[in-house]
Parts: sequence; structure tokens; C-alpha cells
Amino acid sequence: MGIARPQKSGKDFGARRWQGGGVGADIRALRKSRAITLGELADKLGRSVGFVSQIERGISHPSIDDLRTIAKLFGVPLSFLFGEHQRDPLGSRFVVRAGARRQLGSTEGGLIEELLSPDLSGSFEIIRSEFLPGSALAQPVRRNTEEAGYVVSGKLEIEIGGEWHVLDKGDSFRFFGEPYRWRNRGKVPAVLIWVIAPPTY
Amino acid sequence: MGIARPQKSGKDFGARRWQGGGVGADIRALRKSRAITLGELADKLGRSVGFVSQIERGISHPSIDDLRTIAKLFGVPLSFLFGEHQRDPLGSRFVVRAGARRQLGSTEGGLIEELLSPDLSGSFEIIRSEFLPGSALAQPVRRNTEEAGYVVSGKLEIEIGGEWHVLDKGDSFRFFGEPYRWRNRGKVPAVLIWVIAPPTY
DNA sequence: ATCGTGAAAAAATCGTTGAATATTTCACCA
DNA sequence: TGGTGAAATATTCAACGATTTTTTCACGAT
Repeated sequence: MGIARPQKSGKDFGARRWQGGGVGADIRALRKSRAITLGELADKLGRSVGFVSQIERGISHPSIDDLRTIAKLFGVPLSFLFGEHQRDPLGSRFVVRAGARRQLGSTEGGLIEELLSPDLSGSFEIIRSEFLPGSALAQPVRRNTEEAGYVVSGKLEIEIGGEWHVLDKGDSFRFFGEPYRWRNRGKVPAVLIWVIAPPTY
Repeated sequence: MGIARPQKSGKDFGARRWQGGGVGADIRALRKSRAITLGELADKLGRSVGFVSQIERGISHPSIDDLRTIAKLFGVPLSFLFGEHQRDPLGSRFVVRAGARRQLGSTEGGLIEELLSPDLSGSFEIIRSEFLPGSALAQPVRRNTEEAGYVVSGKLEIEIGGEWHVLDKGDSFRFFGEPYRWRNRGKVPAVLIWVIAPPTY
């Protein structure tokens, strides 16, 4: 065996490197993260499987309407599918500048989520979450994932597996598939770095 | 299929929950991360396989000398294998307080690494790295891992796959198995949250 | 032309099965 | 008690066929 445990099939690494900055790769990542097939996606889009395959590989190009449907389907802002990508002409495929992050969910609920990696590929998801003052996640949610977080600034209360904790700057956590919820009762936003594996988006 | 993609065998989740706060689990995690077997570890220790198995499960207890050997073998400070664990009597198994992190590597080289998760288990490693002013990693290193980082404070220069970048507060990066190195030419320490999958420790 | 389809070809995934390895259990020794 | 060694158990891994998924591409419609 080589170094450390292999990722999956071993050739995953190279396979990640995509052509240019197509939306295709993003769509594929989103689709994979929900574990749905080309066929299913094609159905929802009312398009053929072959065509969707081509879209994901950047050979064919989806209509704006298709993009809209896709964005809605996966719950990401339409802007996410758009150029945010390589907009920085000097941009490297490795780094994401503080001002150039792609937003993930919707802003409502007082939670702002931004992607810290250049794209959606990879075995985990690293996100910058900003919890606005007064915001809260009312009902606990449970995902079948491993999640970890680090408080960059502010203060956040979080309930994990039934235990409430008040996290201050510098505190961190990690849990496996426990139900959790949070609230920010402070006066300032709480900023967390949140890591989720495998990715959910 | 349940929610999202399963981790690996599916029962990984529960299997993580260990008894008390034994060093055993840590030793096992360290050993697994290097992909060596009980037999190999037993050899280095001059102990039997059965015994080492028992140590890892908290049934038998290693001597101080054994611990020393193990720590050296895995390149972690001896303190790591000691109590740092559940020292906080109120401590949850989910959260790690800013002041109660376990140190990882050695401090030399101007790099301070601290574990942000409660233990070494899981499919990724989340670390707080502090790069002291003037410190640098002279030679690029390459690991067969997926790595991502976020600059919490300070400024860090990092070379990834041959490209140098100056990262400021809020900048982030992600790469797959590229060779990298770094240097902090600033006057203040650079603090990064660094995520590595799979874990290397 | 360009956009998109449909179906054949290719590839990746999944469920077994069996051999080889790794780990746990436990009776017993120092 | 601390530890061994070997039998019992569990896990890993490769090989294989059967599906399922994805890609390719010739062709029809606009």
C-alpha cells in the first residue's frame, strides 16, 4: 500500500481536475452529494440522460431555465451556479480570497454560509458560517455525517445530542451524526468554520 | 439507502464511542492512521500482539516506557497520550475548550499544532496551527491527502503545487496531494484552521 | 449550423464468496 | 498482576458476475 489510506478508488485525485471553470463540475458535485443519478436529474429537468451527462462534462450547455431548475432543486442560490468561479483572473485553483467566496444556502434564517474551498469536490466540505445575532435553528436536525467546527469570533450556543454548550471564540466541537441545533443570543454575529464529511451542500 | 452516503461500513458511527478516556483509543487511532498492524506495533514495543490489543481496548495498561516508545514512534508529545483528555470534569465528549486543546507535533520549527476535535477518531483531522513569525517549512512536502485551510489571523505565504500565495485573514485554500510549503515573514503569528483527510496525525 | 435525443458501448457499482490477515479472547505462566 | 501464545473470531481484500450508471455518437429536429 502507498502512503496512508487511499481515498476511494485511488484515481479520484486526478479525476478531480476539471476543465476550465464549468458549471458542469458543480452540478455533478451537487448531484453526487445527494446520491441521485443522471437519469433522475434528467427526469426533473425534462432532458435526456445523455444531454445531462454532456452538461456535467462541459460539452453541452444548459439553458438558463435548466440552471434555475437545478439551483432550486439543490437549494443553492442561482448565483452559485454562475460565474463566482474563476472571476479572479489571477485566481488560483487552490485559494479562495476572503471577498470572493461563493454563498451556499439562502440568507434567511440569519445564517450565512460561504464555501471556503474553490469548488464542491472533495471528501469533505469546509464552510464559513456566520450566525447573526438573534438567529436560531428551532428544531434539531440530524445528518448522517461527521461534523466539526471552530469558533472564529462571537459566541454561539449549540445543542449536540441533547447537551447545550456555550461556545466562545477558540472553542471547537466534533460529533458524529448527533442531532443538533444552535442559537446566537449575543449582540454580535458568531463566525464558525464548519467542516462536514461527507459533503451535503 | 438511508440519508446521504454511508461513511464506510455504516456501523463506524457507534464504534467510535469509547469507554472512558483511555489512551487506548488514541493509540489505536494513531496506529490506524499510519496503517500499521497490531503485530508491527507489538514488535516495536517488544510486546505480544494480544497484549497490545488489550491496551488499545483499555483492558490492559501500558507501562510508562511503552507510552514513551509509542509517543516517539508516532511523533506526538508524550503529553498527548496523557491526561489532557477528560481533564475537564464538565467536559463533554463533543466540545474542546480553547484552553484545553491537545498539542500535536513538537513545537520546534515555529509551528504549534493543536487538535480541535476531542479525539483522533473520524474521517478527517481538524487542527489549529499557529505559524510563528519568521518560521518556515524549507522543503515542500507532499502527502496523499486532501487538505484545506482558513486563515483566522495573521498572514501566511504558502506554496501549493509550485504557486506561491500570500494568504490574509479570511483567505482559504484547498488542494489534493500537491506538494506544499509555507513561511511566515510577518511580525505576528499566523493562525490557521487546517483540515486533513484522511487523517495523518 | 446548433441543440438535443436515444440507444449501443463502456465504465463504475454492488453483492457474493473464499482465502489471507488482523484482532480478540482466554487459559495459563512468571 | 502483568503478560504470553494460540485458538477462535472478525476484518480485509481480490475476483467475479450482474446491475446500474455514464459516456459516446449517429442522427433527427429547429
